[in-house]
Amino acid sequence: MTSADLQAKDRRGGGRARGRRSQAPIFSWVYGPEVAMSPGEDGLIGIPFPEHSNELLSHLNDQRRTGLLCDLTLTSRGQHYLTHRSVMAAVSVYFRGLFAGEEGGCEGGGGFSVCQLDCVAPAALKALLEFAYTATLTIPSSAMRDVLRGAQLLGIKCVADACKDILGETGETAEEQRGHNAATERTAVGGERVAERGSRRKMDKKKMRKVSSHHVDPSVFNPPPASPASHPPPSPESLRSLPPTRPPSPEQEELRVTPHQNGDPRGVRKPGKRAKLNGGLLHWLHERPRGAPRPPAAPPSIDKLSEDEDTEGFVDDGALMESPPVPSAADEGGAAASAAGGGRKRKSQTPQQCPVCQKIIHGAGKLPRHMRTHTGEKPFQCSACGVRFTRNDKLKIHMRKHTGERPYPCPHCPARFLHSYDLKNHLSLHSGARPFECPLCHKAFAREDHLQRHRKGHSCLELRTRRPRRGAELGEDERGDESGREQPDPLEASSLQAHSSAFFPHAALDVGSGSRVGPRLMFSGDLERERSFALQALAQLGPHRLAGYPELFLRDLELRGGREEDGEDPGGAAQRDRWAEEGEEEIGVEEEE
DNA sequence: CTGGGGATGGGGCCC
DNA sequence: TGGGCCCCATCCCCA
Repeated sequence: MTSADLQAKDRRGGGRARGRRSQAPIFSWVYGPEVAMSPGEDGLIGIPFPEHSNELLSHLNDQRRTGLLCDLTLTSRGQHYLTHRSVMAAVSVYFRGLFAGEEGGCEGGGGFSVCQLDCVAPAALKALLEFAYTATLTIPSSAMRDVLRGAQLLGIKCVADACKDILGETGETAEEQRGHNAATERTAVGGERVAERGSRRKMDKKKMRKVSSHHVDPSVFNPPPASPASHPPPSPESLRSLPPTRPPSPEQEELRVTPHQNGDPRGVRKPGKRAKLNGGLLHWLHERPRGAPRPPAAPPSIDKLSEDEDTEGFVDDGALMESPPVPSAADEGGAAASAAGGGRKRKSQTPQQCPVCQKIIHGAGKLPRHMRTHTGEKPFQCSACGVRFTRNDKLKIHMRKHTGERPYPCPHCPARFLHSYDLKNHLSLHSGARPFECPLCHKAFAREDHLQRHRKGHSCLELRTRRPRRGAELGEDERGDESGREQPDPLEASSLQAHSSAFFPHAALDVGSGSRVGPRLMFSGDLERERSFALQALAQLGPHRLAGYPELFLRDLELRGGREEDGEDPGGAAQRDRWAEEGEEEIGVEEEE
């Protein structure tokens, strides 16, 4: 699901938990044993604090204004600006390298320092500082170029990109081209200068993860040499050399996250805004020069995750933004790798990236269709009732209501349906099959979405915090209860299992994909190792992921929902595979080895 | 809270 | 490359 969905759903006035989660700048969470669980058990409770990030930034800004705890002074042409080294290191590649170098790359400290930045205009420096603390860049348009230059010098890429967008620079100058080679970092474009974007639901989860789940590794960049307390202004050349001069590896690309975003997925949305501001997303795409240089193909060793990431356009965000929707080299590399490895089938259609939501749209000709979800354009109008649709095929289906055509008759009853999937749902009623069972209360449903809805209720969700029986956490799975239903307390066991596996979706899947031995407990073998691994995985989860923990929990519940127990797969292997993919991607840790 | 119908958007396949 | 058609997942709405 994408922000397109978010917008579309918002237009419909709907609301979705995932979307709400996505739009919230959620930063904090609480690791659970101390919170709600007794130590040594399955106490992993994620408690999101959506306002934390905003408050944190606000407080930091207050401190900056009052000079509290400021340990860095930036000067420019006689102007002095107090700030915090940590903040500047977080927002600026230059400062990050600077401080990392002088501190030996590890511990903090370093004392108070003054950094002279005469190469950055005072107004621009002030604006950049404001940006660092407010995520909003407020500048007069006349100062745009100064800010652009300052952002480039300091390695605040999202601001630089946003300024370039605003200035309408379709391409980089020759000088910039030299500095930013084809592999110039484009992970997140846009910055925060424009007003806060409207809430977007169901953002591209993969993209969000990629943006937020990685911390910038200073080693990725070539940090400028450490310097004493008074730092010389960074030379443009040295700063331009910050990006690697060789094409970055996918891993490096992933690490090239705009520092300030720090997990806030909003950052990646800006290019779309820009595109919108420029009026006409498609036009925006088309005005891009064709054949823009692309990064070399990703190493064929990239795993499925990497391939997905490439395909999803994260690595190539910028490239796609800067170039027409041509197949990215990474895509092709991924496809080639996939083909070579006998893996996933190569997509028959060229993926294109939506400049608004960054989502990769698979299938030639599908991007215009997708774009209408952003523009709200509904060019297909019902001649009978005037209702408009974004898609012709939807209009055709709609027309069935007027013609009375119901092309999907139930073979068992007189019922006929407009949609094939309605018939599918209906047929499950005839069969009486209720393959979707709640693992907590064991209530069965004929439809998966009904099960999902059921689980979103409180009745089952609240059970997740129940403590498992002593011994259930370690021994049950070794006891090898093959039936899976004969466990002493299936409720608790499944709760524990689901709970723990929320952090190990793929591990949970492995259980199912391997030997179907019924529910197993996550922390069965090496509890500490598993727990440690969970923490590592969580550390790689972005704030939004943490915030999304309840849904992870729920989703994993669904994964397990009684399916593995009886050996059938009513939800379909595809669904499980999809979840498996998401699980792997969400965790971002390869556990197979 | 659940059952059922309908709506919406994305992906695959094909022309 | 664009578009039609279909399927799917997911959501919303209503009874």
